[in-house]
Amino acid sequence: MAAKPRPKSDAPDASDRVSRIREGVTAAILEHRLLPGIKLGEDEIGEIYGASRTLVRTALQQLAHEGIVSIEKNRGAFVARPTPTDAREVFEARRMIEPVIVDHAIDAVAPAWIDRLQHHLAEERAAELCGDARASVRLSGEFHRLIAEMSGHSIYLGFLKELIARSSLIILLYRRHDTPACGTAHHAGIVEAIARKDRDAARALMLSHLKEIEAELFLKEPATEDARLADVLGA
Amino acid sequence: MAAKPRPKSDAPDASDRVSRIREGVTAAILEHRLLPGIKLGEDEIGEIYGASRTLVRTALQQLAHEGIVSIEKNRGAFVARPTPTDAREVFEARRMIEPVIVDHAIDAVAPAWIDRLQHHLAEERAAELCGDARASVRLSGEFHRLIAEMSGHSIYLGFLKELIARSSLIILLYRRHDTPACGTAHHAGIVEAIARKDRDAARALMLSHLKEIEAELFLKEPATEDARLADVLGA
DNA sequence: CGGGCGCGGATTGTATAAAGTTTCGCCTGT
DNA sequence: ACAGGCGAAACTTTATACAATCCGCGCCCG
Repeated sequence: MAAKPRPKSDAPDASDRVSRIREGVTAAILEHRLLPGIKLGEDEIGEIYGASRTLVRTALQQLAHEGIVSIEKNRGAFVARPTPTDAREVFEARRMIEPVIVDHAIDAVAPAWIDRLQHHLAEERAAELCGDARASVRLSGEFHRLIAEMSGHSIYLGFLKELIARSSLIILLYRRHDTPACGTAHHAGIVEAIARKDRDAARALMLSHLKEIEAELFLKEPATEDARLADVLGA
Repeated sequence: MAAKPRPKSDAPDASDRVSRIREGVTAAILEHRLLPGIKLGEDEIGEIYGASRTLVRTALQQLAHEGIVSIEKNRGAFVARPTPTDAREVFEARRMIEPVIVDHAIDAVAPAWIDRLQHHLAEERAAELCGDARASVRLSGEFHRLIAEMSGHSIYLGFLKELIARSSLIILLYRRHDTPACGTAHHAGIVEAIARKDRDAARALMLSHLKEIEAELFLKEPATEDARLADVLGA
């Protein structure tokens, strides 16, 4: 009877339905299939996943806690719309935390991990070659998450998952028009530095990578005029 | 008008009942009135706060996401029992994030904030004088949260709230027996450095303060034998 | 003709009831 | 006497029903 796989805190593969809903919606947001401001009706999602509103509500609350869904009382759930201030805070936090994560990842370097990273890079290149923008965006985020998993720090991993999800929305909202998908080359360099166990180089590459992403953003106030009105009248 | 409390995501005063439940349970855990491992039955809590299980469940899920409550499938919710590994990760994260927070707090220094910090120090001293251990523990955590609020970074604030809550459990589980309540003097020094806008001193004091707290911990495997059994057999 | 006001539809928030699972106690068999 | 299994109780989980709230629209009044 001890041979039962115990789902200690939260199952990673998510055999239960609420996790499937959460991951489905998360993937849709990260792939830019759901745009900021879109209403996420409970019945709507529940019908898609064949679940009752109770489970949908649970998933939506978790996503709200992660910051990619905004729940307004008696109004419903919407895909979050990060402000430029949020964007600056998110990227500042990433610039702080990710070099540290890379440093820890080097402590855990092993052939299996390097293989996984290389495999991921191959996927990224394939998506970029096919011009699959959605897959590119998703894989770019997953690269950073992979390194956080490699570091073995569950706290950092949890924080970074939040930051990555928010970053995806931020990039969608504030990216300059013509920026090419630039990340893959940087990612390859970071993997190489990790494989060489070159701590200083890995940290520096990660930092410059993040700075470059942020530099591509144009952080003006939101284009929607209602938000400006709220800002003016809100005081 | 710059001090406008925006009811964006979660109301601070919590007019709704679920927040009241969440904050009540959080306070009980932070004050060491609820010990790790204690079962948090839904009926039980619901009866205390005069709310239905639906609301209690919502609050419990939020606390689980914050890491101070552990929900086991088909078993119920329990006060979390951080492992020594968790403890090390939490304090490492605090050593990383809190000096940065202090640095940002100095950017926002203003007489009103200094007053608030001084007032808080007075409360801490009063609690320490009265020998009120519970209030001391709670106020010690609130001091750090106050500085995070002062910094104005909502991301850092959210992360630190999680870390503080977990720290409270960790200190309860792993603190050496005879350690006196040492924090107040350190806190006063940090406030003074902030008031002087001495960035280097403030950062250094915060870092040494955290290191000292961590040094007082004895991070062996949990004392309770059932947990040791679970650890031995769980791998 | 424009603006305030009240009503209807829809959606969320809450509570309660049914269903599934685990755990504990008891009973029987050896 | 002890080990093992059966059964009932308690709990969580899930689903559904009810109540409260908000948005949009038409109507009446100025």
